[in-house]
Amino acid sequence: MQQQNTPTFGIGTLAQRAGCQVQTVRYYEKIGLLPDATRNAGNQRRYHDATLRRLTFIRHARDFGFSVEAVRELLGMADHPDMPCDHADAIARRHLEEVEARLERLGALRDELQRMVAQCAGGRVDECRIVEVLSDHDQCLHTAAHGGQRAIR
Amino acid sequence: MQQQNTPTFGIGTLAQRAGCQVQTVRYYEKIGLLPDATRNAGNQRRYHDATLRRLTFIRHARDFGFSVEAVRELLGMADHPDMPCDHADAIARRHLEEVEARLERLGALRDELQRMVAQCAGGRVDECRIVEVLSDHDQCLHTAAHGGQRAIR
DNA sequence: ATTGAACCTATAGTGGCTTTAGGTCCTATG
DNA sequence: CATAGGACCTAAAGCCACTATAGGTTCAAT
Repeated sequence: MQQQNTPTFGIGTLAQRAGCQVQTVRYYEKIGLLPDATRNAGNQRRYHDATLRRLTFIRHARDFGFSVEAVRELLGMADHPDMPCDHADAIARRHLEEVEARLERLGALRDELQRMVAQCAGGRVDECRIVEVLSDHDQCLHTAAHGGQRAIR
Repeated sequence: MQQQNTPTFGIGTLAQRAGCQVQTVRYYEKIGLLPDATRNAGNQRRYHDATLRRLTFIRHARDFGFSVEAVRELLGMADHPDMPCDHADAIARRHLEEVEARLERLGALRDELQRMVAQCAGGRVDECRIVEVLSDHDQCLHTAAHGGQRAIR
């Protein structure tokens, strides 16, 4: 290991270089995405570039919308370059499918909202199309599976 | 009030008719979206149709993706039919804008994921396009505003 | 009288952080 | 060398909108 020789830096610098917050770094350490940092004499965390690369990987994966658990698996794979990448592929494909499903529901929601907003004439509440649609039993969204899982994401 | 004369029913029936869970009803009561229910001799909640209508309104608004706070405002307006509906309109328009913004980011994310997945040849991890994209500093998403708010929704 | 479903309250857990409170350490200046 | 103030430390609570769990009470049918 030549890590002993590389320059080290504090958590603030690390966070800034990775484009995230200091508390987030500590959080990732706590949940085990980042290894327990070495400390200086005053108990402050010291990092080298290897950790910056790992944190950058994490942030990229999170930017792509992968869950922390998926990131954990992807990191595990990145740590073993000689293994086959089927599983990374499967994780990415599944995530893509989820994103596509969300896109579809969100698109339908946009259409409904557009219709709703377009029909509001701007008068009194009791003539308001928005309040009316929300009140009406039979004006259900086809996107909303009643009794299934809720919340469009 | 003819509420004294209308038949009443329990929380299970209410939840079932509104298509939500019993705990959710109690939660809405606790946060003040639903009024404190009247109780029978054995301390169990008794409801009439007015509450069912209110709960249905809430569930519809939530299905449309309005936040609980937005629902609270919309309910307040629905309670005053003689007031102008500008504010309901504004809330709906703003929500529509947010949905459109999310759609855009999610669409860009789908494109990136599709590219990523398409380029994975299925070999070893160190040749894997997925791991590579996540590792690479310069392969940033244009959708991800580093330093801004995170998480694509 | 008994059974079992439906109800009750209070509390904790979800995800992925962010915020707060109350302290300690480091570094630059006087 | 003292001091100021910024960066760092931990632990715990807060966010959203519920959902789940534990441990008890009430209701309706037999």
